[in-house]
Amino acid sequence: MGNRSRITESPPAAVENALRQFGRNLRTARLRRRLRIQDVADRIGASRFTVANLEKGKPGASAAAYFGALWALGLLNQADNLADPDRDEEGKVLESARSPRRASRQRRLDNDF
Amino acid sequence: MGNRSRITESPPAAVENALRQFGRNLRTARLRRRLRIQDVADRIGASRFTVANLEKGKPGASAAAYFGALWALGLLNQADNLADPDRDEEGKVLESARSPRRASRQRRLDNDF
DNA sequence: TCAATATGTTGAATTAAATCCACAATACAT
DNA sequence: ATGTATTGTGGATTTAATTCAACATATTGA
Repeated sequence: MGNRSRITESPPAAVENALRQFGRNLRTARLRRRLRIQDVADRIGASRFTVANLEKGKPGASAAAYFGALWALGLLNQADNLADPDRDEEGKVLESARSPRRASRQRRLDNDF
Repeated sequence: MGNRSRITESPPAAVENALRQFGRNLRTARLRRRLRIQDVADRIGASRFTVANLEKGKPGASAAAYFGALWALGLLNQADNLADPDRDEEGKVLESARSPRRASRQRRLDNDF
């Protein structure tokens, strides 16, 4: 990559923890299925080092690698709900009658974070 | 990166679709909140180009970037269930009484994928 | 116990991910 | 309808993700 972005270089604790937990879960699921790191690596076409990094929750690993690991374990369906608009209750509330295709600065709710 | 892994270079259709849907959902959630791409970028410390790639479901983008976008939208909690062992019913069945810390080749259930 | 093997670790090399820039296109608000 | 702001796109640059090799460690199964 070029300049590593801050989110990848030093993610907020919440993101870091979520990734670590995700990695731990991938390892648990793999071991339950009696698969070696190398087996998962073969299935997704990656090296064992990369899969090992996924299980450590490495922030910089590609999303495709993480999702691929899920797929190799038969768990990809669990990704379907991520940010699912139907489940985004807060988003539904914020949404006005018409949903814009662009966000205009003037109308923005929180300008300053 | 060095040699791009197959999972990132040309993911299986299921993974590609999951990522595209994830990206679309991120965009929907952002627009509902009346945020610009640049706003999300600022929150996670990335460029607007990277966030745009996330919304396209780019496979090679870092997992931290995707999770960071979830975080910036207040949706990171949805990642908690990914590969959650408690919800892995198939894994529970496959697991024997003792859960090994390594996978041995002899005992593996499916050797050949 | 002991052999076999799965996993961890380190360092070096390669290449594409992320950034930036500049301009184009599009949607928005007035 | 017009001006403004958001978003899209392509190319050039930088650097870190990924791979590989070789060895160490740890765990398993017999």
